[in-house]
Amino acid sequence: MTDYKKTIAQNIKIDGVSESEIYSLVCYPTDAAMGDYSLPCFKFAKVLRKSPVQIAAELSESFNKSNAGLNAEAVSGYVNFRLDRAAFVKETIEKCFSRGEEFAPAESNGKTVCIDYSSINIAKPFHIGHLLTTVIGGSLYRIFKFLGYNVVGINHLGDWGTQFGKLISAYKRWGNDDDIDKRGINALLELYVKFHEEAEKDERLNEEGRYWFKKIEDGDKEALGIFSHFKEVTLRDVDKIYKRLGIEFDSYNGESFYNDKLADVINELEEKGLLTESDGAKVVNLDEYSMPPCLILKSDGASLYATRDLAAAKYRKKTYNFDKSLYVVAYQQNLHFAQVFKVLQLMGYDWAKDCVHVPFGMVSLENAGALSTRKGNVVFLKDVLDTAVEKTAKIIDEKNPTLKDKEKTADAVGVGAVVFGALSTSRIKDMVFSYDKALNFDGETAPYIQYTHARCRSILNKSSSDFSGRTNYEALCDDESYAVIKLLSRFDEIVLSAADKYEPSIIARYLIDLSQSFNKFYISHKVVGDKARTALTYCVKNTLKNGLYLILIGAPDAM
RNA sequence: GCGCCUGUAGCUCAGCUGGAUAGAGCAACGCCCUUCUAAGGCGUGGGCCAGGGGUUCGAAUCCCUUCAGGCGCGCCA
Repeated sequence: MTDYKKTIAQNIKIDGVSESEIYSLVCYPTDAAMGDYSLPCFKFAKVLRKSPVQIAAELSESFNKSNAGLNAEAVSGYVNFRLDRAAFVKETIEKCFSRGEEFAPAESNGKTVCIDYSSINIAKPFHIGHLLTTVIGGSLYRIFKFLGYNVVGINHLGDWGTQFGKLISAYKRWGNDDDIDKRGINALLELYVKFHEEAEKDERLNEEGRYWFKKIEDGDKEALGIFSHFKEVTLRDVDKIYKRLGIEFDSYNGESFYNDKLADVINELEEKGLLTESDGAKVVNLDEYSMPPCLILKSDGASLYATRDLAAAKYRKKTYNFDKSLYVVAYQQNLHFAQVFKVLQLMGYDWAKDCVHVPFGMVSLENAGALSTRKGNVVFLKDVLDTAVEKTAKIIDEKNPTLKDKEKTADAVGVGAVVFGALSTSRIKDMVFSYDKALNFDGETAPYIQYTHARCRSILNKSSSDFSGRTNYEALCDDESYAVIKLLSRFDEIVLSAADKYEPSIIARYLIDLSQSFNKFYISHKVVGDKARTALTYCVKNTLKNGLYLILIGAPDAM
């Protein structure tokens, strides 16, 4: 696509103002009726010692003599620019055609990005508290792939800690393999809960838990065997959720994976003179950077969270040689990551600057507040998805009982609504989960976008398939059509911005805007029988489908 | 106490590298299916952009400050 801001900047000459300054001042008018681009002239008033109104008038006059392909008009201190609509329509439609119908990532840019997301705990069911990290990470995964990156999705499993000793202890006492095979995580969770109940009455249980965890630490065959079985059971269960959400990973190396890599990190910190002793623990002092010290070793010599993350960061750099390493983890851990990245920098790793914490807000329940598995204060994602799909199936039965692929469609729409709810607002906002909101299918929702997509599809089914040839694009120069064209032309820039800010919601907002814009066009123009409008509909359909893909949402052909 | 984040319509949010009259959706009310999917479209009402200072030709946007809420601040992860 032509960069028209650049065209404008190149053809506006003001003494004492550089082209790049002008370029950065060019903006989009608030009201499309005023034009496609705008240049406010107030800043130039001082340099030129003239009124902005006069400057705008002079600039637009000289600009129009330059034959730059845009028309300039001075309006109260602004120069408003209008594109040649037909030319811009042609350019945009052709660009959309070249992008093709199916999702196609850009050619490899040779860069690698690691994304750490979802990072579930063993033996804990997947609840809505895991939804944000999972879908934000999963969406970034697709976005970076689309932009030509080599992407490494990492599920940094929570598979280390005394709780797993307790779980084994519970399993040895009350466990039943058939039951675990049949009911998966739920059976494990029950064992864990029962252990805590019993441990209240009998302190010896905790001791037994520690004993089994020690066995895991020492690499005891039986303990590891049981534990790796728990891992399998957990992943098998959680995989069902990942499949429904379209989430994938390239690595499941979690906390336990780094056990044998911690000593190196500690030695290195020691050698580099970063480790100091404090109240019996070993820490890296960060006073100079106005942060509390980063704890590396407990007074009993055991490693900590930060130790593992240092080892993991080094391992990822060594293994994948990333250009960027993202951590999609809730904002509670802002300080933790700031400390870890600072320590990496102090260790002399210049790639510490490529490590980025991508924080997101807290999820709580409407009437119950913070989530807690142990208190039973949870909503399982499976239940949410099932409920959403059921509701969708009912709506389909009402509105479109003869629909083919009812189940698949209900699935895409129901799951899509839930995912969209998590991805449509800025990551940093806290989220209060309620079934009412999650199951809302009207207005700014995934079903709205999906519906618009299906509507496009339906129109295309009724149209001649020959719309790609020579077309008279004049038919798309009216305001409603042109508004759609303008949005279509911005797709690439939107995806880039979403990647740049690690913010899938930018794509979600865009798809809403595009859908609204198309629906307005649809209401006021008959498409079938008109080549140019059919072409536009085809472009919108593809863009919606590709955009939805980037935020993990399916696009059924009919609904 | 210190640090970070958030505060925009009754509710959920866009807009935040300063630009024209602050935009959507939900909820409420009133319209539009004898043209292609009404899970749609149109209209009405609804705002001291948390408060106060400042910088600027111009501030929801930048700076200072107050208030409210959330999160974090040493042996959990």
